[in-house]
Amino acid sequence: MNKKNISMAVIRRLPKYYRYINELLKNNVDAVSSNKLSEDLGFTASQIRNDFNNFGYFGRQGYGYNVKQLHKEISMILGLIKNYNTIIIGAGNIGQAVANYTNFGQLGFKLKGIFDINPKLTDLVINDIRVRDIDLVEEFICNKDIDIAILCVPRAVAQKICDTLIKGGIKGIWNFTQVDLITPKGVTVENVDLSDSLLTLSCLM
Amino acid sequence: MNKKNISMAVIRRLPKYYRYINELLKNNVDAVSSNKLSEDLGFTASQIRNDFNNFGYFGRQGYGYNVKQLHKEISMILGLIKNYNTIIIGAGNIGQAVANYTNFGQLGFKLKGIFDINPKLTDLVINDIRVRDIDLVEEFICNKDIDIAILCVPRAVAQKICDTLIKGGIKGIWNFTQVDLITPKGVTVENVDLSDSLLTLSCLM
DNA sequence: TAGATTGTTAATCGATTAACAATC
DNA sequence: TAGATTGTTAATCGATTAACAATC
Repeated sequence: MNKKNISMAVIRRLPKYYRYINELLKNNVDAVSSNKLSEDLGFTASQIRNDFNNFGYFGRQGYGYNVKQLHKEISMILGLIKNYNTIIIGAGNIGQAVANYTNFGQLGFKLKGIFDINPKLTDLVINDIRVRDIDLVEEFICNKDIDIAILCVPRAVAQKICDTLIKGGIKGIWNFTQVDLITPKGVTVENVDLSDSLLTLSCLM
Repeated sequence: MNKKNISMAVIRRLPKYYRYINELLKNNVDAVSSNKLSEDLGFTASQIRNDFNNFGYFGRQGYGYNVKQLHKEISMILGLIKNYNTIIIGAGNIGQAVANYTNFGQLGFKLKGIFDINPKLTDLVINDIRVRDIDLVEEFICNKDIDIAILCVPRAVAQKICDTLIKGGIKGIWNFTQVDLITPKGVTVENVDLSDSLLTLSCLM
């Protein structure tokens, strides 16, 4: 269970595994083979076995993988055994959409606050949370033990606000802006690049 | 300029090139070298030259790449030399966020309609477009020459609506649902998987 | 011309696949 | 035991990097 350095290629597949195993768990399935997983997920059975062996040995020959155990292992590697306190920065369209997305709460990402520069928005209530002034964010992160900031602000202010978040002690940034944020070690950034995705679509068409 | 089969790895880098070259163009920069690109984009110069050579020879030794030409070539490969007519299916949070995102229009993706099942929403106007009843979508795609549908509906109805869109003659689907859509050849699907991205973040933290 | 930088090939690295002995 | 399926190694495939002759 002492996980080796897991490659990015594997990490990008983990959420797919997770979602599928989750379904199996709900349906009270006991075990699943790499072959069955291969059929349903579209990765090769060989790759799946290799992936799983990256983070431990819990298959049984002639039986497959125990669903409960698999679920536990993958949850662990994905970091889903704990809850994360999150805040949204920017109460515009994307910020509001994310705020209203209930799915994330189920996965353990708990929305604790929403912040915006625009003083007109600071009385808005989204998903039971009142929008706060951005000036309060640094203290909030510190006091409320916030792990992840979801950054949905205009490009122009992205890096400046990012710096503030880091001063507050944020550990992860889910970045919906198109800016390549500069962050110190220990702060993880995951970019959601909608334009990139749309351009890929038109390229493939 | 007869482009070879461009690998997925290259395609995923194209939007980054595009965005950067776009900036250079705006700033009236004449030429750029693979070295300069390497510094600013973080890919190796070698990789950049290889990437560009995938789709034509337009560099000049001792000078670099002509920005205008580069922009034209990349636009062509990304399919940005034409406009795309798009519709949004599902006027919930994500649908509305995408509808209000002006960036896409600038890239040539023209929003022509918004559709929803919920009859209560069919009087809503988003970004100057009135939400229509989903029953009208098949005819709309056909009559208005719609290329791309942006799918923002609940999981449960995703495949069913996808089938309708295909009957209408849609060619590309930008899929915000978490469903692996089944589509015939000739219909391109690009998935935006927000949960996957969020899980990757917590995994890396 | 001299300097810069490409185009291109060969070397390296990493990820995927195939194969099969081990074993439940 | 016989059948199924893993764990694991070796082979293959593809992508990245290094190097340098060609040439603007």
